[in-house]
Amino acid sequence: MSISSRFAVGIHILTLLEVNKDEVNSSEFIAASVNTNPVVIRKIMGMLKKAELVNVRPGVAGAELARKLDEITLLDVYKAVEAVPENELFSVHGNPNPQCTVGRNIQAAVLPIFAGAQAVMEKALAHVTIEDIVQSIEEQDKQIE
Amino acid sequence: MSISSRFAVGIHILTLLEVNKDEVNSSEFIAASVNTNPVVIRKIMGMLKKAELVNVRPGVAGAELARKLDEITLLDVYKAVEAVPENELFSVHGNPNPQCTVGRNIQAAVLPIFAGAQAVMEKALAHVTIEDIVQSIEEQDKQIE
DNA sequence: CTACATGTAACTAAATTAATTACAAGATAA
DNA sequence: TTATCTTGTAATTAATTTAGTTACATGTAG
Repeated sequence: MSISSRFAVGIHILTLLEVNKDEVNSSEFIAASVNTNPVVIRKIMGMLKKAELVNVRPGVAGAELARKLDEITLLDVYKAVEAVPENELFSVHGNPNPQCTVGRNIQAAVLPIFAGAQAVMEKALAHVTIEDIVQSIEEQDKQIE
Repeated sequence: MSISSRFAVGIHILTLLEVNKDEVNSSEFIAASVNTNPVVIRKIMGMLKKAELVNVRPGVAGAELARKLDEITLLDVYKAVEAVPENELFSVHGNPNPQCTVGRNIQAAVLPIFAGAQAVMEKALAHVTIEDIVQSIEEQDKQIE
């Protein structure tokens, strides 16, 4: 299956908090930009808050980034919103037959390869920050007219 | 969500076809090694066949590899079993608000990054062949005793 | 023809996702 | 304090996917 769109929405939210930092970023306002329900935003925001990427307070309208733009990587967001369960990008079938050569060794053979593939993917995400996204978006928007 | 375990099972199957190549590899036999239902194996086998990785014939017991060991990469298997839908590892929320700077640019900003992360992951899989897995398994099995 | 294997359709239970309703609890201004 | 708005969160829903299972049609070989 695909990685949850919570990841893309999380990036959207953080980017919006910066681009729209002079206004009040309520969950309703953000939901209008993402085009979803405010509760969905609040749920994701809760995860971003738990990861200390944003500041939100109960009862107080609006949220802010909790770190500098260039200190939030896409990997931070990816982990924060649990884009993938228990850090396992690949799933492996359980209980292969231990009486079979392949069965009793397949997991040990495959796990390090999966871990490696996951690692290079995560490293790619770690090299991009919200600042990069903000720049990219402002650059693109100029050219739209 | 995690990538379907069909991927790990597909690797298991192909490896078993090699390690057990002197015997008849029926779906029932393979299912016993994977520890699942023979129909699950036949379904995955159908996908591997469509990708021309194995030879199977209706009514005839047993399957064989359709290529040399070192000409089947894990990426081939990954694609064959559709470990991920429509080649999209990451999903992106649809219809963000075009009246918002972030809304109308977020997809264009995020897609190339997602594509890059997916590409490096797939490249890691492309560097490993079934031959590597077979070797790794036989190596490990010696040390079990 | 018989016996057995593959190919497939159909159904199931479980898990996850995203959306939604409803409401409790916190904060602020009048 | 009260009224109002917001966040936090529980509960429900429909849709999708997964892995497993039953049932059976089709193909092959002896």
